[in-house]
Amino acid sequence: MRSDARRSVELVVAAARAAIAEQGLSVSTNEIVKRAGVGPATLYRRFPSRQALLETILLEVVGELVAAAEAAAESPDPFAGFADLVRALAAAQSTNKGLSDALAAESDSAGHSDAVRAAFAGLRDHVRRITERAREAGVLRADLVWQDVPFLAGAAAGMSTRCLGLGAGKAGRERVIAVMLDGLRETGREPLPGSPPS
Amino acid sequence: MRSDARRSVELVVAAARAAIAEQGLSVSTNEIVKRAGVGPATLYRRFPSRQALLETILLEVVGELVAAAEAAAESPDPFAGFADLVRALAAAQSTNKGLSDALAAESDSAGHSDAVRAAFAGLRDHVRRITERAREAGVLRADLVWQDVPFLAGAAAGMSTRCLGLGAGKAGRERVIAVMLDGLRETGREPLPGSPPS
DNA sequence: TCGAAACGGAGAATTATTATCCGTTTCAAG
DNA sequence: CTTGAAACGGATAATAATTCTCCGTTTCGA
Repeated sequence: MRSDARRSVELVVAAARAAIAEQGLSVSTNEIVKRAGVGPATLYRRFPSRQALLETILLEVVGELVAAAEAAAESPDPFAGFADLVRALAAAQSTNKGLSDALAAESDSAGHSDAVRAAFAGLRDHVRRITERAREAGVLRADLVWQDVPFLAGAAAGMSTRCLGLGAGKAGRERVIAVMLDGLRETGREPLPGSPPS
Repeated sequence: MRSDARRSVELVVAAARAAIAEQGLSVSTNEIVKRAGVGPATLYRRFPSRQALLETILLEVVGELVAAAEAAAESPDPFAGFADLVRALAAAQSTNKGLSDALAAESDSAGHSDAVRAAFAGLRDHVRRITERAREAGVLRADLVWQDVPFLAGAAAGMSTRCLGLGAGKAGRERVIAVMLDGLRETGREPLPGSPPS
């Protein structure tokens, strides 16, 4: 592969990643090639379609999230590991609109490739394992089910931009996560509505 | 006004409201008239532009939210009133994507009319008053600022659809809100990061 | 030096969207 | 019932956006 070709594909991938993070999965190829400073033909010479490029980026991003989840699973303190997982999920989604789009999309439709679906399944497994470890250690309220966790994290992430004319940044997100984690610690309270399978 | 004209405008408004709730503010006029079962000309005979119709709907929806906030402000129990406010904000946003879009839009840009901006300002005032009343009554953790509240509610709302291939509905939203409210009650804990103005 | 590979920009092809024109139908007053 | 105006719906103009391709030119590296 020629050196300029290698450089071009790197420019395109980096630009696509930044553009997807800012604008979401619906970003146009025009926007990507403009940011990369290349022509449209250069993109299509390396990627058969817009969708193929998107999946390349998505696999990269989800892979990093899976790695963060693996690190959280190995934390010696079960609650700290759980908190790390929630923070990682929230941070990744709030800094990457494309990832947020992908996680919100229904896994069956939305045309995700098998590889992306497999990466999501792996992430789901980590969430389940980390949550159940914390619950079994008695540091997490027992009436929380692991399926609630992606939503808690997604919720904390969804609010980093704007709401009602107010702005919350990274600091605001951390405050919301702190409130949530306070509410999630096992300290003996009223059970949640729709109680656990016991 | 002729009877068929009155009926038409009602059909259009109802269809627009439903379509905006489901698809957000970017819904097309085609979708609206298709749902209403009228021709495009009927829409444009009553509303000078797509934007004018959107603002009519938005004022209606925000007005209902303001009414709910007023009811919460009059609750005898300051914490119950606060909880009602959070639940109303979350429910409204989770059942109406258009409202969610509008609240997330920056108030200065986004081309909201003066009337819509005024309605938002009123809603903000209610949030501030209800939050400060609960805090001064000592039932809400003192390190929470009122500006955090729309984000907490928006966060709880943002997660009612899908995440990581999992689905959470109304029940899931209520669980998340319950966790948050548990974390928000004043019971003497570690202060939040980025502590209050004191 | 030179052939092949890569490049960028113009643009084809398609799709979507807002808004309007116009022939036809429906309302309701006399 | 008659009749004129008001309202209607569908076709469609006008515009914009998007994905992807063709082709003449430039750049790499043996």
